[in-house]
Amino acid sequence: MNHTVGARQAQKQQSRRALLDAGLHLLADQNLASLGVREVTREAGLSPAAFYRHFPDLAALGVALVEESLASLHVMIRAVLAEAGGAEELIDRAVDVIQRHVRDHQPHVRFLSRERHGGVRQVREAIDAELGRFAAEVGSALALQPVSAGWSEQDLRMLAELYVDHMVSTASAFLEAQEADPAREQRIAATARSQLRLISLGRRYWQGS
Amino acid sequence: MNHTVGARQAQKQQSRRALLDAGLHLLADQNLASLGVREVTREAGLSPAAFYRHFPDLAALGVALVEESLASLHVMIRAVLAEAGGAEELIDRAVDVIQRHVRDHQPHVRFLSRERHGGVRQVREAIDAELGRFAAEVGSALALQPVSAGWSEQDLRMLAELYVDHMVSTASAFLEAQEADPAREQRIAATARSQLRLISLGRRYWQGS
DNA sequence: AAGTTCGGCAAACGACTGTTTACTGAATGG
DNA sequence: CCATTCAGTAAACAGTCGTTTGCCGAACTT
Repeated sequence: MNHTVGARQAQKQQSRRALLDAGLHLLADQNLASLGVREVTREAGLSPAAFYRHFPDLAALGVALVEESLASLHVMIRAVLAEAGGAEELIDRAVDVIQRHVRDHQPHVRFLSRERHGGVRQVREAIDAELGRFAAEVGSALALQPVSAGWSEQDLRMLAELYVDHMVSTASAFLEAQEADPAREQRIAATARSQLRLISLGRRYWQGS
Repeated sequence: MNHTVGARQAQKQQSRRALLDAGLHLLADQNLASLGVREVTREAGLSPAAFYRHFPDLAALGVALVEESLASLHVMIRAVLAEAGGAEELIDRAVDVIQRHVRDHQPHVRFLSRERHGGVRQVREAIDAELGRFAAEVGSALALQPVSAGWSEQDLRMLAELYVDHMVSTASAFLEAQEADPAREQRIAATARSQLRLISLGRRYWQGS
């Protein structure tokens, strides 16, 4: 890591940030595949050619945004998993953290949600790989809980994927609710909590596959 | 409904079909938002101007594709819900139907998966509205099952949404597996079955929210 | 048989695209 | 203080784009 910043590097990174922010802002109602270099530089207040001082492609800018977005997501997940306590409190806390995360990082979350199945292979794969790592992390955390005594590796992975998929669905629902009707957020949160309770109920009586 | 077809209408609908097919084909590795009128007409073997005889927008073509895609999806869902029998057989049959549906309608499913959170509002809303209707339909079917005795309306809806979200996630997973590594399909199917079993276990012990 | 409808075409419009080029000028380092 | 580095610029390249226009000719109507 290079933390030494001359005024030189500082200004460059400022421009890079401007490009990322411009891209993120434009991707609010647009796909990465339909984004244009000129469009981004115009929004960032730079000349078109300046873009190529920072990224070779728009796909590269997309991958950079993925890394950024997933960094904060990772922090969020660890925050949930680090919590100890009964299943009920853990569920409440998890849904709460997701809701707040979507609120605080709306552009990043929307970007991830939109490009997860989007048209740019490189970005799609980066997102999926990282979600897979999340599932693995969740699986490890689940293994430590007393409820998981006697669970096979596969079953833990299966449950972890169910949780991650549910988290993704819930985050998307929060996103749409926030754009359309903010009052619906509470209904979504309540539904998500019930679904998690139902899952943890099934988990308690699970006998192995 | 107008079923009378002169040679006139027949040729027009043939061109319309060519446009839809061309669009669907191009959307295999591209977003609707990044699709072009000229691109579609070129692929369909028509002149650019011909497009406007059938659709005012590319968004309109997208909506038409949504309706088409969801028609077959609806058939699939009804097929699953119509099945009677124990929970185990129902689960096996459901996963099987999803897997076959993704195989047989790959372009449509990929289109839905890609545009569900895509950049074209009109299309996004059309998909979400229809998925909501699916959830309602699933909820009604669940209410008829003996296991759901004493369930509140909200809890049924909650469970129905969990099932629909799970179906969507599973379909997406099948899609990616098919494009990358066909052998992984069986692992996905096994995971989906386990997850559904876990859910129906939680369902059996549910006490209300 | 004559008249009308209308799906499809070629051509043209201006606007916008990605990318390369040669250049400028301030920060950098000896 | 002078040489070098290099982020950013303006201009030009050859395309592609969406959309409109006027027209053709085959299918309909009467």
